[in-house]
Amino acid sequence: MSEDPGREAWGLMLELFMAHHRPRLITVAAELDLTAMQMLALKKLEPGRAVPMSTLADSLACDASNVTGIVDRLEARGLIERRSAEGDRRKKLLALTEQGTALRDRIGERMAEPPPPLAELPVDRQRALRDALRAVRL
Amino acid sequence: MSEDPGREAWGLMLELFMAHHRPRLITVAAELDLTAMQMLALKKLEPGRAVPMSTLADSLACDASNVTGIVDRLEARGLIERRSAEGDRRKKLLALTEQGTALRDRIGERMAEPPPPLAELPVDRQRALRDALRAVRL
DNA sequence: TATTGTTATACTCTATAACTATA
DNA sequence: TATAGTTATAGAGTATAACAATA
Repeated sequence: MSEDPGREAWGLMLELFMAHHRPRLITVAAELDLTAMQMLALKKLEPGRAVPMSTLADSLACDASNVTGIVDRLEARGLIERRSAEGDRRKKLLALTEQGTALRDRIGERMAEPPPPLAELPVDRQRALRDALRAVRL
Repeated sequence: MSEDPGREAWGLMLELFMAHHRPRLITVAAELDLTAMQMLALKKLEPGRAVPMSTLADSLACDASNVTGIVDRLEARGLIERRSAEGDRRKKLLALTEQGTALRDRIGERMAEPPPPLAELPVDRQRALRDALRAVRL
């Protein structure tokens, strides 16, 4: 009731995520024959911006040793490629291939679709929610 | 710009989620020496309400065969227990122990804490967001 | 000496299929 | 026959530690 409104808002968002985000992630991953981590990695890589392995490891919040395997599997499917970095021959840069970029776009489209409870909300309510969220500075 | 407000709202929530929920999940799990799935399983089980393995498998959206191992490990730590179900000797009911209930509460407290971008929002903005989310019927 | 990425190891999660014991 | 849960198996993610190549 007199609960901290920020806490309650976060709690309501978590419920929405648990009920819809996670199940959809599993569904979409299965459809595209990817694992959740592979989808996440594709999402973190941006078209036209090659980044070192270590950067991806940071983005994924996992150890660098894991990235080797994840990248191996994505590269084996032609979705990303390892490139040499000029200036430091230890580094390898990761870049999306054309195919990887296309798949990344499909993932984005599927996951960006608002879940039923949100889609079925009256439009003025949707706008109120959007405006309230726009005030949050990520 | 003239994007569907529901879609934009969902996108903004996803950003917030990716930036804060996942990292915190990893942190809290490490602190409590649990895996993400073990935390999720504890969260799904409610104190005083024993449920069959199959129900937990549904809640976790994973195959029943996985639940055996997850439950094994939680039970070995004394966090949950398997009980026989009356009426059907095939079924086993899962119940939180006292220790499991306490740990589940701690998880809830940690994850329910709103992330900085939300906590730092002016209170009237927090209320607007909360009210907009209350309109969403999960 | 320190850093980047890899390999080796061990554990957990994952689905599929085969199994046990019930129903 | 069908269902609840287990076991076996193989692939993927996970951290730690040890390693090669380079800085």
